[in-house]
Amino acid sequence: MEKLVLIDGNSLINRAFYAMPLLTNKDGLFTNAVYGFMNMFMKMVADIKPTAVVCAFDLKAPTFRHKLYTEYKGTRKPMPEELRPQIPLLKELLKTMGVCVMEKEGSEADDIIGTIAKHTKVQTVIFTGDKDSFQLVDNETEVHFTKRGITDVEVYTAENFKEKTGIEPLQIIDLKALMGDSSDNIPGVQGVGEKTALNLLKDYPSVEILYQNIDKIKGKLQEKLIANKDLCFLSKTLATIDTDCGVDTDVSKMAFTMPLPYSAKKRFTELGFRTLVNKDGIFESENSSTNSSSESETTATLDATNSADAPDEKAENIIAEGVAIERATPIQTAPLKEKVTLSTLSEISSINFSEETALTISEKAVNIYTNGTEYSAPLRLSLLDDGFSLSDVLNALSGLFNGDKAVIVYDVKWLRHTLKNLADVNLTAPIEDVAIIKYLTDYTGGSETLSTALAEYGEDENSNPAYSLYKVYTLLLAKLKEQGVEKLYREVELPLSTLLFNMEEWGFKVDADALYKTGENYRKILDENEILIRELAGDDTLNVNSPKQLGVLLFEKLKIAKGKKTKTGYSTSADVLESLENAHPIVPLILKHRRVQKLYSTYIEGFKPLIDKATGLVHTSFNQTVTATGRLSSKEPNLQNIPVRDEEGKELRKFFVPRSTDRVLVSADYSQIELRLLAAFSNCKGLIDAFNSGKDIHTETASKVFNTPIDKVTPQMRSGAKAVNFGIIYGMSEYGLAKTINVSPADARNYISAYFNEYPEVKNYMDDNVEFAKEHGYVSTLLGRRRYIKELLSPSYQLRQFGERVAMNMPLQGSSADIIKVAMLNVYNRLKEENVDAYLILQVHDELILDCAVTDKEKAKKILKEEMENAVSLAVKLTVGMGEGESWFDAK
DNA sequence: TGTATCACG
DNA sequence: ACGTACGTGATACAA
Repeated sequence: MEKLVLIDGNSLINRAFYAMPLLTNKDGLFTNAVYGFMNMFMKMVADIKPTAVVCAFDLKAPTFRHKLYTEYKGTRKPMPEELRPQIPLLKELLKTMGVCVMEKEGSEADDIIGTIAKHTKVQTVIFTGDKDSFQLVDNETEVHFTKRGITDVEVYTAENFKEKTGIEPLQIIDLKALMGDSSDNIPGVQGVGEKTALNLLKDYPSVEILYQNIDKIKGKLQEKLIANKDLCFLSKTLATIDTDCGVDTDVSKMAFTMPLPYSAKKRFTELGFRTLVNKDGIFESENSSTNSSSESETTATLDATNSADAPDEKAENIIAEGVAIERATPIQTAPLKEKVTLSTLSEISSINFSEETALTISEKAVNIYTNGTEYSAPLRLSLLDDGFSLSDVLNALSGLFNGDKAVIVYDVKWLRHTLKNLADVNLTAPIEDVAIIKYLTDYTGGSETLSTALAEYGEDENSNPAYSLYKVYTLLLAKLKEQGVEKLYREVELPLSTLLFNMEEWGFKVDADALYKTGENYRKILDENEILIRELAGDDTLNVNSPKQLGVLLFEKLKIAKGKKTKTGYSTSADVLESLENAHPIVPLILKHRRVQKLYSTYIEGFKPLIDKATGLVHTSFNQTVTATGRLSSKEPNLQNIPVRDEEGKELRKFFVPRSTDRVLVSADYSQIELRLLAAFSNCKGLIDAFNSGKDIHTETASKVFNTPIDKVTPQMRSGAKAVNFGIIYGMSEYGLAKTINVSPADARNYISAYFNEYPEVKNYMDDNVEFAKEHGYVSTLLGRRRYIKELLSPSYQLRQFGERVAMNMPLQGSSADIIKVAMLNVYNRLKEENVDAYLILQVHDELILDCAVTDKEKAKKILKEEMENAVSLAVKLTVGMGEGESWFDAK
């Protein structure tokens, strides 16, 4: 039986482009979209076994629609540079494969497909990613619509159409006339979306009938429909496929046969489509007819897993494979000579340490690798067990800890705490910290333990952990040198770990009495508020803390709006509730309850168990190896997110005080550090001048972007400019900006283009970062810290976009982290050298806090400011704001 | 354990 | 065609 396949070439190559990772072949040619298309094509051939195939293309951009769209919605995004050259390549390849390629001046691919479909009597399947084609569905014609990726296809037939869409095939035209289609430049009726359009079509089967009955429509909707009547009918014309565009519809000229000619195989090979070439039965062999064997046999197993029906998975497999292979490489070190289980403390004390000793501590044992030998001192798990106490073992190893031979450990800060708590030993020996080295050279994200880190290199913590640690150390040390980050490690990160240990040890004094009192106050407010809310809700079992119950209450029971969002239910986030603040008296109460509940549970109740009863100190724990950018993080408690933006929350800072009454807190923070770095790194004259002349950067930016004299800049303009400045740092999209500052996408776009116009170097800098990342796979900071961005290789468009934003942001956020780390070390050293009675107790990304004797206050402030401002030397001056006071609240 | 929410830079 | 700004940690709820 004859079977005709009609393909919308433009639509599908677009799909393929965004579904496949943006990779080049060996000649540097972009081929991802063609490759994706061919995957789809091969699956189609296997599934449908067509006897005739046409691939139709738009010959020219639909300029008429383009203009119309521009008028109503703004400029369309241009076709990506990387896709443009792939279209002629695809056409050429299709012709080589014997596929009928059709295009016609003045017609779109849709029109060609529609004309053929309506003028032929054979069974027809249309492949497209454009819903316009739904109007062609009839008894002989079905549409295979690519939903997601390129092979996830939904089949629309005459039988299932109504059930799937709720309308008849031809009503697609009316649907688009009403709701429009941004991807196809059809404006529709502004303010009418899919839901409204479908509802209207239920009662009025076409727009003609709808407008005949327009007086039956009520309110705003009627206004919109009347105002947009011309556009609606114009949209209908635009959405209607021309089924008589005059192309040749003789099916015999579209005949398609498998296998494909050998010349096509050659072309596939040249393009590097390895898995496609290796598939059996697709191509003729060189001397025609018989399929030659040996080559395809060797790849048969590969193809079984990498079949063309899952191109997305395949791409991921390749990436995953690459990692696995790299990791599986054996680590080259001297072999382990022997393993010794230690049985007395004097045996431990008498170990002879070589130049490098690796040490691991687990619950079960302390292990030492030195001189080619692994020693193991088993630990007592309970009082009845044999084995040593950790304290005894550590004391017995004092010769190692205060010797002059290198000790290789995992997480030296933890070891310092352990030694301080359990032993009477100072760690003065030279240290190598594998946790930090791994963080710098082979970051895999999140917190890791010794055990998970070793496992990544195929090492087993349970056999010879110290020897394993040593092996991993040698591997990573080589990487450290190779990546040029050894200096960062030795001069910044490693000494910083000692400083962080001291900061944690010193702690931050909390006024526990005041905190408890405020807690009681909050509790009272919460209890009263809860009663009020439950009364208004008419439900005395309502849990105000449950977003789920809240969503049901607001949007189903009280029906105060038709809000919807999130995958699990309604969104009740603050920005949603704020927009409904006046819709019902319960809403402001809920918002208030949320705010107080947050303060109460996180900053009052959460802190209570973390305040040392004897000293009144909280000892946070800084993590030096978790963030992707080089920042620190703080936990248990997190002292880096104490409220400050909200007036009520800010009050909590009054509980954070100096450790005695003769002391003060001194605080210093960098002003606009990331923006200054942006100015310096991009060498942007406008920004550099603005900063170096001490101007208010947001006002200055507003003045330039809105082309307004400085003294005429309104607060609105300044805050718009501020948002753009922030957005730039985050690698924003116009949509993202529009959403955060609540302006139309068109306005956002104008802000951004005005910004880049005014500061063109910034645009170049951002583009360079992305380009560098795509070429090298990573970006880096001022001090050479790297972030590898594997997302840039992802098959998911969304993830690749994320990768680009990361490429733009990380050098700024990361360099800022570099700089404050250098400053911390310099401050610490100066305070010590000059005998100033002041401790560094906290770092909050761009802010440092000292607990300082009142008598030494001025000295400390001077050092803090100097060392922060001069930590590095750049084209832009770094400036620091200072504060002091009897609490953190006052020190701002 | 994952999700939603919200605190910070 | 797709979803939408970077980086963290803590809490409560609901499976």
